[in-house]
Parts: sequence; C-alpha cells; structure tokens
Amino acid sequence: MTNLEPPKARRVYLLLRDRIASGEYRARSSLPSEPALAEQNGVSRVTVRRALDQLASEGLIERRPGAGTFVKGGQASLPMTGDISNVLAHLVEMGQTTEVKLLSFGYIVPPPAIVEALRLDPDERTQRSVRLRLIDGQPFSYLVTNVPERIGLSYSEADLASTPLLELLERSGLVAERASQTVGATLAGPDTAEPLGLEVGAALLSMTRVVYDPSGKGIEHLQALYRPDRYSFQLDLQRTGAGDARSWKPVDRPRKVAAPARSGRRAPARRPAMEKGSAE
Amino acid sequence: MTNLEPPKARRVYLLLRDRIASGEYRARSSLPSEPALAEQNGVSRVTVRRALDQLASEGLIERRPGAGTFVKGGQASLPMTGDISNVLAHLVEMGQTTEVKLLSFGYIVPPPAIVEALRLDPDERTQRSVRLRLIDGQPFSYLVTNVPERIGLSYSEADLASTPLLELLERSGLVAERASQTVGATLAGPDTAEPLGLEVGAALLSMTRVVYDPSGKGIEHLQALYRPDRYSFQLDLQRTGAGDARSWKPVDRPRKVAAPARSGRRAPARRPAMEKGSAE
DNA sequence: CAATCCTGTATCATATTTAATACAGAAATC
DNA sequence: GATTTCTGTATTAAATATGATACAGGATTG
Repeated sequence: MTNLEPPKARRVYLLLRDRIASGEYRARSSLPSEPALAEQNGVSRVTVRRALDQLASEGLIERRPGAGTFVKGGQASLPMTGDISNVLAHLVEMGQTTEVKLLSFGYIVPPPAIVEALRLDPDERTQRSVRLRLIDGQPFSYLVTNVPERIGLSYSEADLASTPLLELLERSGLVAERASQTVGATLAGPDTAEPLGLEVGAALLSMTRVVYDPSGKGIEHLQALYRPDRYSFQLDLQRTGAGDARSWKPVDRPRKVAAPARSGRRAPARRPAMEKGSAE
Repeated sequence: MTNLEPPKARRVYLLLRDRIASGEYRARSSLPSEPALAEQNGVSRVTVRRALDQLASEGLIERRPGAGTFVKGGQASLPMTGDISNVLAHLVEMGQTTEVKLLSFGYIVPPPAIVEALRLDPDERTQRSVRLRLIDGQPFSYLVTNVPERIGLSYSEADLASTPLLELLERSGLVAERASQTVGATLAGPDTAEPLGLEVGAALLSMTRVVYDPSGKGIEHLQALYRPDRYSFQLDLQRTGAGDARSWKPVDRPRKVAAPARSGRRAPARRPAMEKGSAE
C-alpha cells in the first residue's frame, strides 16, 4: 500500500559504498560485474547502474569499459577525531582552520525536552543558537545550543561566532561543574542536511551534552550533529589493576599508537590527528 | 537525471519523527494540520498523509477526525545506555535479559582494513563471527568480530554464543592491555537492517574497537552496530583542578543525576539504566 | 445551529522509478 | 584473431510516487 522505503537504487548505492569504505572490496581491485551485482541484490542491471553512477560521480569508483568497475583507493579524506573524554576542551587547530557560522540566534520557549534537561522553571525562556562549524571551509558539525535566558544575556551574538560557548559562560563567572554527554545516531533531516552539505537521510553522529553548575542547575544544553565522514569520537583505554580489580581506564590519546580502526565500517585510516581533543 | 534521494513521503516522515522525538512537538498536543504541513514542506497533502500514516502505524501519533493529529506521549521505550569508558566490562543484567545469537562463524581472509588494524601478517587469516545481541528478545546490537586465527582456535563456536569474547580471550591466557575505540554513525544496509529489525537506510550508531596485547599485537577487532533507539553511549564528566589546570574527568556514572538529555534529538528520558557499563 | 477547520476518502493525471531487453564497442583471454 | 566478458547506450513497458482536486463527516467555535 504505502512504501516509505528508500528506492532500490539507493539501497544498492549505500550497500556498495559501505563495502568499499569498510575495505571489503579492496582498493585497486574490481567490484563484481554489473550483472553479478544485479543478481546478488535482486534488482535489474539498470538499477545497479544508477548506484554505480552515483559512486563514480563521488569519485569512489572508476569504470573501465570492457574491463570492469574498480575501487578508487585513495585520498579518502579522513575524519577528524575528537577525544570523547575531552570534548569540552577548546578546539585547537593543527594547521587546519576551523570557523564558525552563526545560522540563527534568538530567544525562545524551549521544547519540554530541554526544559527537563536543564531543569528550567516552566515558561523560562532560553537563548537558542544554531551554529555550523567548518574545517578548511567544509562543514562538519551542526550545533544547537540552549542556554537559560538570564545567562545568555551575558554575552553578545558576535561573541558566539568567535568564542566557544563554554568559555563565554565561564567568563561570565559561571562555573561548569558537571556535564553529561550522550552519543547516538540519527538521520539528517532537510534542515540539517542542507547546511552540512549532505543528502536528506544521511547518517549523523549525534551528541547531546548538558552542563551543570555546582548547584545542579543546567547551564547549557548542546545538541551536536556531526558528519561521520568528517568527525568521529575516539577513546583509548588502558588496562589497570590486577585480578578482579582489573578495569579499563581512559588514557590521554597515545599518539601514533596504531593504524586505528575507523568507525562506521569505513575506510582504514592513517590518522593526521589533532593534538588535543576538540570541542563541539 | 538520476535521483537517489529518499522519496518525499519518507523525508516528511523522518522530519516529523525527529521533531516528535526531540520534544519539539509536545506530547498530548497537536501537530500542525495536514494542509499546513504540506505547505511547510513543499509537498502535497497526499504525501504528508502518507508520512502520517506511517507515524500512526508506529503508534507515535493519534489522529482524531475533525480535530487534528496528536502526539501520543507515552512509553517511548528508552534506550539502554552504555558507559562509554567502561564498555569493555561484562554485560550485567538489571532484571532484563540479554541473549546472543550467533549468526555466522568461520575463518576468512580479512579485508585490508582489518589486517592493518590488527597488524596482521599478510595472508594471515582471522576467525570472523557475527553475533546479534538481544535484550528482552529485541535485538539492539550487531557485532562483527575478527580475531587472528591462532587465537580464535582456543575456544569453540559454542563458547561464543554464551561468553563475552574478551573473557574467552583472557581465559586463553591472553592479556588485553590496551584498546582503542572509535564511535561513529552509518546507515543500515540490507545485511544489517534485517537482523536488527530495521529498515534499510536507518541510522546506526557504530563502534569500532581494537584490543591489543602488551606487545602491541592486535587481539580482537570488533565492529559493533547499535540501534540508536535502543542503545546509546553516555559519559559523565566532572570538572577537576583549578585555573589553567582545570580539565574534565570521566566519572563513574552518577546515578539519578538528572533527567539526562538524550541523543539524536530524541525523546526526553527518565532513565532505567544499568548498574554497570555494558559490553558490546 | 451555522460557520469553520479538521481528517477520511476517492478519483484522475502526471512524473519518476524500475525492469526487461537488445545491441554496440572496449578489454581481456586463449 | 576469435571468443568471452565487461561497460555504454537506447527503447520499451509496467509499477510506483506524487500532485491536484473534490467532497463527506466529525469537532470546534461562536
């Protein structure tokens, strides 16, 4: 009756893209032939073709008439990684440049989810800002912050575009004492897809962070959405103790530890890396 | 020419679902009318209708002829949360039951990404297993592990279905000394969507973990995919030190600290929670 | 009760997606 | 060089998604 599933060509495209990224089809080697792919996925060759067209237009594969379709190993621009236990630190550049675009700014009546998270009084308003963070001119995160109105008034709209929010808060004499972060995944909607330069329906890494002052009142609510191909979280752990007391402890990212595995069944990665964990 | 984007009805569906989950449309209150939604999204009413049909069939909204469409506040079954700094601990149940289904098991020539991550010799084979983890009979994670062949031989296929892999490895006398975890997001492909009970194209939270022994050799490569509506990572942080030395430290999840913000622009959450961080 | 706004339902037209099929030309194999 | 296998291209038909429109009937408002 009603079919809300993605079109078949898209399915095949996603599948192949994933397999290429995960290294299942090795670079410089060939993919199965179009007829083979068609049969494997139960679709027609025309459909397979459309998926391949897309991959080719993104530069992921190379097609040689008569020969086959080949994975274009190469400069898969690697994602930055944020040290998840230190995501609150300022963003330190490593030759790369990050800039911030302020997409929207204003005072609103926050949705109930935010009221609850920040423990606001009913009808208390918040300053809501939407920012886009770019690296080398390429957007990689979409940030929606809510700050209680009285706090938000302590800095200007222009400040937001240049200074990390937490720093602004602390300058105002506020103390960020505790924070709670949750990491999940969502799909890009029309509103988030466009500024991030993605299609609607792309996968996004999401982080929600609530920062509290010593009294337990909420200071900041951040909803961050990341392009997983440009940003991911990393946490390095070290075993400590012995016997039953053995447990894992986060360690300050041992640099150059390994060719670290990438997330999301994606590309193998030599890591250019950033010296310190980055914020937002 | 070629359009690989999801159908419009799906876009609207995703958008609304996100807004409902994020609390943007409050529970027990009404959504904009069908004509309004149609205009806002630049689609016809018929299309909006299809999106609403889907939401209704999932029980997220309630439609009252003549009156409007209402958000069905309710028992949005909350996601489990894993303490991200402790994801290596065993899974401890809290009244809930987890079981494991072994979907596939065998020895393979691993893709290059795995070879690199585990620092295998070229042509060294790995034991690859695919497992599905369920809670209360509902799947929430899809796990692909690769272990160097010589190590994998130290335990049986049946062991895998009952015992956490890391425990098996340590029983064999191996020492897990260091681990590296990367968290990202992907889309569900046909292969992962089906066992997880999702549609193709759904968002997945992904974690890649590589465990090393003291010599720096890779012991285990885990690629985990989570349903974000059933599982998410959480990290609680506490400010320590003073002045320039101020920094954030992970803290063992302070229970009942707040109505914690949820990930992915999703539902507000009272948290039933698990006592200890869970594995995989 | 009348006016209005909403959802439920149906019909018809159009654009797009998918499939089935055929054939040309490039590349690899023997 | 002949054969096979592959991609490039085109044409057709069917299925599907989308849009435009109309109207019935419940809910709400005044």
